Amino acid sequence: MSKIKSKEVRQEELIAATMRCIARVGLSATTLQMVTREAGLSLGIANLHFQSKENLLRATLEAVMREYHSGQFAILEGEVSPAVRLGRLLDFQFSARVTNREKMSVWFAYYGEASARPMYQKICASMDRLAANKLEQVLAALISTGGYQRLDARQLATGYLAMIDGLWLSLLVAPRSLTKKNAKHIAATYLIDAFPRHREELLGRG
Amino acid sequence: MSKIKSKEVRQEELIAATMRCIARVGLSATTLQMVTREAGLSLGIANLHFQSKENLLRATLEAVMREYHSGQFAILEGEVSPAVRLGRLLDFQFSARVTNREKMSVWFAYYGEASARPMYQKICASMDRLAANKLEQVLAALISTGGYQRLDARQLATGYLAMIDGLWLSLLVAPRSLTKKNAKHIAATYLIDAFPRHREELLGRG
Amino acid sequence: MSKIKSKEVRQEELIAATMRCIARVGLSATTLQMVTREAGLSLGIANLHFQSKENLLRATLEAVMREYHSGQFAILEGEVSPAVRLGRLLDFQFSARVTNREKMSVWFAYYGEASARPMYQKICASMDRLAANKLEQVLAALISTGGYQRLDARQLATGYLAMIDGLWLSLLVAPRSLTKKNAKHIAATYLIDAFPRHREELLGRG
Amino acid sequence: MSKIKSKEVRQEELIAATMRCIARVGLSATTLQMVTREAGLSLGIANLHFQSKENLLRATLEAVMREYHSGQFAILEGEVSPAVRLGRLLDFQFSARVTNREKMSVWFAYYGEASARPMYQKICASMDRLAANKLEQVLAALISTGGYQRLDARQLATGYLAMIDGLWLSLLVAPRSLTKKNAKHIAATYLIDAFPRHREELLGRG
DNA sequence: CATGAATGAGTCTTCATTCAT
DNA sequence: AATGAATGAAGACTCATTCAT
Repeated sequence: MSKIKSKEVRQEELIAATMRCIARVGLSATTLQMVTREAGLSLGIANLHFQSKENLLRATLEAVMREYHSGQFAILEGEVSPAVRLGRLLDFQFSARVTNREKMSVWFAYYGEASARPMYQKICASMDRLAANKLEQVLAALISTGGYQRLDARQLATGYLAMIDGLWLSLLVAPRSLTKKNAKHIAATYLIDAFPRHREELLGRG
Repeated sequence: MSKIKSKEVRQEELIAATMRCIARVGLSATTLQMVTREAGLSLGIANLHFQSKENLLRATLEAVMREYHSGQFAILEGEVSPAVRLGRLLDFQFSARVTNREKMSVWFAYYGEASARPMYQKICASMDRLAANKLEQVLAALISTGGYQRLDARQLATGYLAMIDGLWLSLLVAPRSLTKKNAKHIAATYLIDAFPRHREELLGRG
Repeated sequence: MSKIKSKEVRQEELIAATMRCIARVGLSATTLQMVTREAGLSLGIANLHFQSKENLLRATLEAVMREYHSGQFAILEGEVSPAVRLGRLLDFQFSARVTNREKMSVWFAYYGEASARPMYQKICASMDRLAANKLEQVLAALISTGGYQRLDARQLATGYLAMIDGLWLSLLVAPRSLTKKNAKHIAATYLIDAFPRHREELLGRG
Repeated sequence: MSKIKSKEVRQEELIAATMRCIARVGLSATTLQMVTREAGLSLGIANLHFQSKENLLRATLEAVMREYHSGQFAILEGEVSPAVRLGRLLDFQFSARVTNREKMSVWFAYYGEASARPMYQKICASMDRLAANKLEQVLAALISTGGYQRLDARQLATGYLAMIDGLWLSLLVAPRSLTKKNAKHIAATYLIDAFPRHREELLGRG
């Protein structure tokens, strides 16, 4: 039927199919039959490669988190100035690649189950912490180099990330009440209010 | 076994039990057996009063949303000044009554499934919109009476509510990284930065 | 709610409701809830008067059988000549009172279950035998008084009753392929072929 | 446990088991547990092959009807004379293969539910009509070639098939009151009375 | 490695029966 | 005598997992 492929390729195919299923029908309604059919593979292959459904779901969560956070990291560790990096983060966070129904569905599907599943909570929490730390460093750099000493980098990072999460949730649950552009503007305003002298760089016009 | 009670009482008991189960094991792992046992009732009673599990879950979502939003409404429609109302909203949103593991678990469990279940999405979106509108009115009042004309009430409301959601999510998923006090401070800062001349009222010291 | 009535009246109401339910949804889909609602009574009353559902169904079967066979008996024991009695039996068997969807549905619903339920089989068999015996007597009278000595009353009775059952089944299952009038004509022909000299009486024109 | 077999074989095994269960306990008391246990298979296999119990029951009805009617067709389309074909039909209809408790139980179990289940009614009615048409053709041939012009092929076919159904019902419900031999004799008499000059052929002695 | 038929524990749902009112 | 809320056994159906091919 389908050619024999390397372990890694098969696993990625299954993870991608899992994401599409979760986005389409939700985490709780996603079955292995559905996932393997979506991947164009046989029913037994999921257990062959992941031993259990739970393992596949965990791997999918890790992949989703890693994909997002690796993009975020690449930007925050860029060679340009902190303010420009923040502006690019904003672009990234509201780009079509990140802010689409599928990605956000998967994202919140896992968060919704996280409180009852220690494993999910652990993965989400640990990855989020890394991201928050990195953002905090960039904010701290901007604070010290830009003369915003009265600001608290940690709180700013926490508040900013919380707002991003909240805006995504709104975009997902009530897409008619909020446009992506508007959401981005609101997040941008939060940063600009904090760093008014870097307005142009934050807006990507620097 | 258990005495006969009125329909309303039984339904409330079942909804309360459902909330506890969702908080404990998650929405997808919540079974009718579990719910009815938690309520100290027989297995068949859930279908007797709600016809189907889906109905019970919907009723539970509505109850959760209604409980929160009615508290929010009572505050936002209070007799005191807009700024004081906002301060009290803040208190409410980070009170033990609202910001506890159980309530937040239920909250995000439903949001996590909402994208795949039109019914949930509809309930969440409609209730959230009402809350956002009310908040917007209060913000507009403060803007006009307080001389903050350059601010946009709608965007402020959206940004504020998004941040609250995001902070709750952080409190739920990574309680060790963020204290309630800290979360409240971050949200308060968002409002104070917008309405600096009403700092004391927003902090409840007016 | 509903007035207290004598035991007999209640039982008859319940039996009548049971018949309507069986005709509408079939024997296997008939529930006590449905029956009692159809009777405009409370759920518990069926068990109060009949102790169990099985009892109610048995009583209903007996009532159905009795109603039909009592009509048949009255005709077969009439004061008129045997041939006229047979003609009247024919009229009765294809009258609207007997040959209607409801009655026939109930009739065959029980026969369908009879082979697996000794109780039903017993009731049907015993009542049918009584009817067959009575019919046989009338046929025997006609045979001896009419000069048809080569005929066998028992076989004629069995054949005739079998044909009636078969025609009813056709009328029930394929009403479009067979009209009542046609069915009656076929049954009449069977008798007339046996007793050609009593044609007019059998046709009710004697 | 049990070896893997082709879809067709499994489906036939399940249908055969269903027939045995219906014959033993009736249609309404037949459960999937019972059927699969009877087939020596696991509980889940019924839904695996038939998707639902309803589908399995429908397939069983179709199989029962097809088996009987294909036998009937083979005889009625035979190469021998019409009268001989009729005689063989009679043999077939009262052969052990057809007139046994199991087959007849299943037969009438479905007819008993047919009035309330459009699906059953449709299957029974359509197959029965085909059989009736075929029989009518053979009778018409005998009428025209045998010089019985005063007879009506259609009415004869309807009457004959009705009598067969009725005799089967008697054999099923009251086996002590009627022997197979007797029943067959009654049906044969019906045909012989119609076609007296073909007596020997109808009796299979031609 | 890969397949998909087979399994059976677990779930929702129905409904006869009970019993407090 | 009558009611209908409550019970829980039993049924249909789902689906993760196993394993013969």
